[in-house]
Amino acid sequence: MRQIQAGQKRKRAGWLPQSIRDAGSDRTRKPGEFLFRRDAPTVGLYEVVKGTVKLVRLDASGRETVLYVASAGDFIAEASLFSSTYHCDAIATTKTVVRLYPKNLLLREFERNAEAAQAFMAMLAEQVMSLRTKLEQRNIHSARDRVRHYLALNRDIAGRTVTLPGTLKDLAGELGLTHEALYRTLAEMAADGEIERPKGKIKLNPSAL
Amino acid sequence: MRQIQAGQKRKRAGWLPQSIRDAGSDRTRKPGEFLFRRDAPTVGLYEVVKGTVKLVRLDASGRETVLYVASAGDFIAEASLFSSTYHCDAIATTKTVVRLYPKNLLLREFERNAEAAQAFMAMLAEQVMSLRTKLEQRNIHSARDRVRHYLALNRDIAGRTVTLPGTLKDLAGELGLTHEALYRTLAEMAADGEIERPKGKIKLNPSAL
DNA sequence: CGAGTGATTGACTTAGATCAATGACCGTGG
DNA sequence: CCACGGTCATTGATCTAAGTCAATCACTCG
Repeated sequence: MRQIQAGQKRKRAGWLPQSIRDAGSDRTRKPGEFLFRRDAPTVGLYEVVKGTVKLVRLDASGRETVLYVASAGDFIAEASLFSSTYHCDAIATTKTVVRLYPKNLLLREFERNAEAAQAFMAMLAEQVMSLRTKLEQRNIHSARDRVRHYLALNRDIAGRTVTLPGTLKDLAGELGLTHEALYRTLAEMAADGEIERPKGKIKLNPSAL
Repeated sequence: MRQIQAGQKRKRAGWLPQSIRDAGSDRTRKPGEFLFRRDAPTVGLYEVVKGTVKLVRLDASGRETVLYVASAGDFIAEASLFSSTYHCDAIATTKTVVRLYPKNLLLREFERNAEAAQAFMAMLAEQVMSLRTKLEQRNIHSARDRVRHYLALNRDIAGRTVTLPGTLKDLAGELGLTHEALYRTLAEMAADGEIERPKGKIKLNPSAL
């Protein structure tokens, strides 16, 4: 549990100025309750503090299409800052705490504080990068290659060790695999000597070229 | 071919001020040539005008990990604006034309022109959204549901028709399916009456709830 | 007219999803 | 302090949808 927290904490960091961070206000939602609705006027940017929120779009017949499932540490509705209404619904799927950063406050800050603006841009740009990379990873069909891709991108400076951020189950989700598939793949890679698996880590074996 | 062009043109639009757009300079690269290298000082933001560029990271043993493959209309190295060096290599994979927007010019513009800064943020925020949605889509395992997800998100206002942006083959790539799988899935959906397929379009059949 | 590409369909194979069972571990409450 | 419920980790068996290989037809372009 602590490990997951740690992993999530590092998800996005302190890009917003303290003044704004302080201005955020927490809200609680029970499963099924809305954070905001499509076409409603935008009030600001949300950070998920605890729980999960799904962003969905409803079609005429009431069918919902999930755009994104946000969990602790994620920001949602960044784009709402530049739009007058929300373009999808946000619904809590668990007991959830979110923090709301008022839109006008943020925009005003960006206008007079170029540094804050840049920090925001940088954060977004990094997210774009990271998302593109994840998407790239999903183009890899073989489970083993997908794991390799992940390991290659997440090893430490020495390039030999990857520290697992949370449970393997979570990792499986992140990789778009079932946990069984991941367990098996790791077991095979270890059997082949491609990796070693000390507790909480994965060590890459250089011999596997 | 024109259809592909059209699809790509609309990928990202005119978020940057004319002054900057004019300041962009075109460069040509042959397959295998570098646009920039990791750890080299950042000079600016690139727009792929023609061809494709892969962003890769090399590990100690020379193995390359693909982070992203950019094609016409894509911007690359947005994050480089806020970093002093590139964090990966960019290599042309075909005969490629890119347009370079100098970093200092952009940053200066953002500093004095809050509107331009906001436009950039908005563009990034939209990209984040769109990428998240694509990633969400890749979590859907069934080809049919993946197609449904795509159709639901890309139908016109009336909600009954989706205009295909390019070839079905391209769409297959976008959906992370082989073209055969896509053809078959569409054929089945048509056979089941879930969709109709006039030339260049797909019509959703409301009866399929 | 022939080359190149997209669209389509068939046959076959397989990797990964699914269903299931088990052992290890952990925190909790009696 | 220990038994119990919950979750993670792991492995087995089975199934199936999607990938792979391959062939055909339609179109377009020079």
